[in-house]
Amino acid sequence: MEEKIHRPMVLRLARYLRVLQKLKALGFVKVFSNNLGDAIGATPAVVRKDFSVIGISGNKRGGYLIDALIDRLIDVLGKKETERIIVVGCGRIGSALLEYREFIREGIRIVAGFDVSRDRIEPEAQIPVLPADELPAFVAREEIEVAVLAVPDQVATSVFEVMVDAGIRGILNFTSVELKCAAACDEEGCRQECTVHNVNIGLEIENLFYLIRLKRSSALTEPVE
Amino acid sequence: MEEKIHRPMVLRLARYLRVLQKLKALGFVKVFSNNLGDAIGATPAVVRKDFSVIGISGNKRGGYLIDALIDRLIDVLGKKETERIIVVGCGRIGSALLEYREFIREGIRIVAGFDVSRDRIEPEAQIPVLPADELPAFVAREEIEVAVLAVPDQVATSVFEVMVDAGIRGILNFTSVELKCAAACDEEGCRQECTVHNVNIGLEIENLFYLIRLKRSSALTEPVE
DNA sequence: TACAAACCGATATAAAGTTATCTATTTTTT
DNA sequence: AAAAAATAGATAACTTTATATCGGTTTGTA
Repeated sequence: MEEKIHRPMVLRLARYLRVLQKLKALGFVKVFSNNLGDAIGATPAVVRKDFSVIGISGNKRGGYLIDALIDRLIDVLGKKETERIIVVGCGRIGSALLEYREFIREGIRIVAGFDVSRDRIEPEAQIPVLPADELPAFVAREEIEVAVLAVPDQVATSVFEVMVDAGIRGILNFTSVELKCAAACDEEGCRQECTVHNVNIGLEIENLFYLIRLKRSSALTEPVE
Repeated sequence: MEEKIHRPMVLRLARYLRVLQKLKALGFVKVFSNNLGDAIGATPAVVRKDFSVIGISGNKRGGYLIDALIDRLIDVLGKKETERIIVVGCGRIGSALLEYREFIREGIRIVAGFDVSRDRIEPEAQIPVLPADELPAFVAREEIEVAVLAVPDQVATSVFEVMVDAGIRGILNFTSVELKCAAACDEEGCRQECTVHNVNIGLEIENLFYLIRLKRSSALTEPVE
């Protein structure tokens, strides 16, 4: 019973939760490890193991009860109330995120955007865009812990430092700058003040090309299995 | 000498390459495993191991030669010519990507966007936005292999199928729909036709919140180490 | 010239994560 | 009522990835 919840597993748990909520909306009551495995691209064994680690039992023949699963997952993932975030840098990507509707459905709410450029400031908008220098006060007052960083690369590190000083503890980094401690914070044991996750689009695309090439060349060597 | 290049390693190799190109631009000639480890958040030992696997030797006291490293990395990663991609779905996120300048510097070129909505079509733009039904012909003619998918969730699966049929072999998926085979294709041995990488922003943010909570609660139990 | 420090290289060890296998239980069917 | 089928649960083995250690070589310095 003393197994750890490791990072890939947490990601899977979040995925289970989503699928389960959709299934529930469709009127389903029970689900099998098989179904969930399909849905998120894992084997049934992984699903069962994950659930056993977080202390959920299914019925030997009847699968798992969706309601109970959802409750437990929400509990484990700590998703009681909506998660409030800010977007720092309201250029192309930043403003696209401001209008991203899916967040609401996922229990995430962008409470404000920040930018240095005068003509992007809109304090009265539904999601207000505020001057960058108001960020520290805002973060403190509203107790914001997580932010999306979508500024130009040149200013990424300096903005990063301001954010960390202001009290931001988690950042989703859309710049291609490797913010210090980024890699280390991918790991669980990281003691740094601020956890950074990188969304490195260029890197992902490169990687896709690499994998495709790899697959093609191995397809040549091993014709059909 | 017969060690494999595994997935996390490929990601690191791409990061090394970037850092090295920046260092070279700054006029550096040599670099230590130490420096590179710092830059991408890995230990020096990992860096040395990575290089030894791809067959690069440094000088016992003098570190590695940047030029040689860059050449070898480009070779291993297969990044000879610019990588041409398309963007499918030119809504908020899609059009933000169309204008994303960093791609060029990273050797990636968006050659076209595609959308169903009439008023987004701009065949004469610098990066043309074409009607979705022209996608298959375009992909075949231009031999496009990799695409970014940024359509609304509701149509994600159907568009996905069209793309795969058209010959797309790698997809960077910005929808929150788990496209079939998505998880399996994260792995190296995947034999599926199309490799999908998910950029799941909501999931990443959730995960950040989780890690922050985790860190806070473990900070309570283990005061200072 | 000799010694020490810096850094690479390789091997071995360990840790993490996934997959496979086997057993047990419940439901359904005959 | 009994047998078979389906599925959870647990454990063990295996694969992958990272770390740690030790030896060797070069360079710099006394």
